[in-house]
Amino acid sequence: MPISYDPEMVELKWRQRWAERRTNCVDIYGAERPYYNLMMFPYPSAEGLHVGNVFAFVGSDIHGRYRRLQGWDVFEPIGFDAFGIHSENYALKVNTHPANLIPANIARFREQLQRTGLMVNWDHALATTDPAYYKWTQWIFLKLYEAGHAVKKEAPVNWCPECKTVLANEQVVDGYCERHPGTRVHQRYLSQWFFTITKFAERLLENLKTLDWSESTRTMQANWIGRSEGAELIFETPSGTRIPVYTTRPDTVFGATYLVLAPEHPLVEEMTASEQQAEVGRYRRQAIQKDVVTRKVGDREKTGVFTGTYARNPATGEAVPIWIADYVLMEYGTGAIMAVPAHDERDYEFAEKFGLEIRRVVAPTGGPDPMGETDQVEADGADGLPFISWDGVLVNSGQFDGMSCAEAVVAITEWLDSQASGKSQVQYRLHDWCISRQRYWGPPIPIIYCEKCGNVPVPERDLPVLLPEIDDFRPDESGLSPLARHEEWYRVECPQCGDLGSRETDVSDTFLDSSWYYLRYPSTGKDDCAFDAELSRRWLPVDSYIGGNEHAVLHLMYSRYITMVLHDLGLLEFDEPFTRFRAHGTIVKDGAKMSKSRGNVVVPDEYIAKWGADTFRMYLMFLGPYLEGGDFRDEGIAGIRRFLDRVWALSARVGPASGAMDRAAVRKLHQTIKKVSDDIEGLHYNTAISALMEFSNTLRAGSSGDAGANPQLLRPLIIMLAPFAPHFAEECWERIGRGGSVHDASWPTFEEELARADQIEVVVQVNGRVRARLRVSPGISQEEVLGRALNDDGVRRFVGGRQIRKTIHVQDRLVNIVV
RNA sequence: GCCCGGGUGGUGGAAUCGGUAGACACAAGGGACUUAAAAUCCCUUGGGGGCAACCCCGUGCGGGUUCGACUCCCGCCCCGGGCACCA
Repeated sequence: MPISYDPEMVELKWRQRWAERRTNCVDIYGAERPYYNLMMFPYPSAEGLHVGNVFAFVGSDIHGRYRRLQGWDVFEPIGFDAFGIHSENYALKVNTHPANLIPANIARFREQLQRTGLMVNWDHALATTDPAYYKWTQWIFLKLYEAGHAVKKEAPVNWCPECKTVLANEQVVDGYCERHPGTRVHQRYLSQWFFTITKFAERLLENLKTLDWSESTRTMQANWIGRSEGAELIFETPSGTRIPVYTTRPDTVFGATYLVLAPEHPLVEEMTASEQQAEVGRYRRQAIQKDVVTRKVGDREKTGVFTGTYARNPATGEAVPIWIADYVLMEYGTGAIMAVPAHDERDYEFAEKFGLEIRRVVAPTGGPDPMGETDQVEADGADGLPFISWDGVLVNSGQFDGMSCAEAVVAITEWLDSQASGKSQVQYRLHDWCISRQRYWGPPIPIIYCEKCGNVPVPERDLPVLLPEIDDFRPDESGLSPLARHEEWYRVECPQCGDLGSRETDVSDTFLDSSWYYLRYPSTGKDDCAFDAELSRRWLPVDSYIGGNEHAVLHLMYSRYITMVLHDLGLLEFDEPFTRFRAHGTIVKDGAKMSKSRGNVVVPDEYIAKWGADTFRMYLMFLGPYLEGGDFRDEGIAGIRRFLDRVWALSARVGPASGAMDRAAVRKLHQTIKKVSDDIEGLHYNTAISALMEFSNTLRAGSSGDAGANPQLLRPLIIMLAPFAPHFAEECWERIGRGGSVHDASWPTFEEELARADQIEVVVQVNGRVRARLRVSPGISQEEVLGRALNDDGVRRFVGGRQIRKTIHVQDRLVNIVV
């Protein structure tokens, strides 16, 4: 009686052997065919590893293991993104210092990850909280600072009263804090460090085209960068002040009947007539203090006030009133717009409300008389305004009347350019990256302020600037980091003049930690550089990166930016870090996202304990397409376990190697090799697994009785199973008497000859409906198929004596007879 | 509002350069084995009709193109994600 499959025993055994034999450790210096397989390192939460993590990692691990079986030297590292607001908030909640919490969390994660059977090289694990790591995070800040890419500026920031810190725009969800969905975010003005990512907008956008990335991710990045083409036009006041506005519709300038400045616009004061000062001042204060919710997300009822002054429309020469309104944002374009109410929804709404002139300058094309005749539009009840479409011709626009909008954009821009009152202009929505955090749990920003010398970077030899272990790490209302309460820490000598200076007390954004971790992995342990030049040359850029699309814009954009800057500084040979990126899907339970409040969270440990890691891995990969995600159901997992039990049984009674091989089984084998290889390549793991199931079903059907499975068929099955169920495959490999590790075997080769069927089914349709199926040899000619089809009783019944009008023949697939 | 995905049996999901819809699995029902149960193995399983060979209907809804549409086009509905007064 063969022993039954006991996952716990098998997995424990191989975990130990792999560790002893260093099976998962690649030769970091000598690898000949290096392949860098990266997964997104987790934040080590107190709750432990989430199924979402397991799903992500296993999918990446399968890819790495598959590449290894193809003969690559695969480097598969992992680390811990342990700094940041998540850790800190949790520490505050349980009232324990994060430095005491993190090591335990990491230990737990490590244990869980090891049980999952990832091919991780633990020698290269890292944690962003390790001074040996953040020393180099600070070093990167210094590099950017030296290059002029780190600048300090006063800026309105999102302030969360609950977190008591500024938030990145990305951390604000619909005007509420992402951490505290019930807390409105307010505006505050603080002096902060920014990285000048906007300077790289064009390059970040342009490079996207060359990257082998998930389409959805590239689209999101492109939208985030938000490039638009238009013109900057100048409206001049009688006193000679030039007010630049940005517009994407310079063709409509003749319809610009008023001007709007953002409330924060620096020219507001100058533009305000004395009799309007009180009202403007009131509106301004109100708008500036208004929290982000009401301003950006509220009911959006248009508000604004007239400044009492006018500027000259550069096209018409007319004086147009200058208003201020909060629907114009200071942070985009020039912070001022020309309002064309006839051709912009927002301007239209505003003009209607305040009784401003609405002048049509574009008529829809296709009307009976496109030259100013608007009956066509008025026919449907309204006057057709605002008319937003580009599909029109100019009217009321002087010498430009009759031009199409597209033509007019060019012509009018050139015309205004020749009068020095306009030029074409490209705009981006991307903002500079604010990296300052008024928090405790992060790497201190390595700057010292000196009365005499100004901002002085900490000399490299003094890195890292250690984060002191203070007890009162709780942020307060001051808006300053808790470090600002520790004079003994921030009081230091100025490295330049030796006078008493003070350290920057803000720490840096977690996204900075994670923007370069993949550069560090090959070089962990090196204390004389962030990343070793030779190792970087061998391993980077990353060959495959798989992760969630929730990081599509932030982490992935910042990583690209940092890489680009380091490249330009001559520190890296490449300027894009991730050659190939794939976004995996999300896994849901009972059709809903897993969350504690719903009580539908799947804890991986329980399932691994009950079913084993291999079954759990395979089930996660089987429940839906990897790139789309799927629904986790407890009932489904049994099917995978049954499958493994059957393969186990097959490998228990191996037949003689010399035994004759069933031709059909060999054919199925080669079809399976093809299918599984292609599917793994495209990350279609669910269908790869079903192909393996089909093949094992074939094998079982063919090995009934005592004959046993032919090892020449079984061996490739076990190899193909190895990426999915690494411990299980290893044990089967040993059971069928193979030496070494299955993970050092070679992926089976597909032979087309052997995969080809000698009998295939051709469908016979009459008028597009299936009426018969014929078994024929491949390559059969049209005449022969047709002849046989017309002899078929079923077909004859439907053709009857009728005239055949046409036949359609698809080689080896079908023939359609049209009567 | 705009930009991406996606809607297929009782369930998870297969199949899209237009060519056999429902692979694989779950659940369910029946049978074998067993003193019995579990496990295992075998069979059935989209809906409807027929004794049967077979026939009709069927991929969110409504049109269209085609010999032929889950697949392409037009117009909608619903679900998930992203962006959102960006001029």
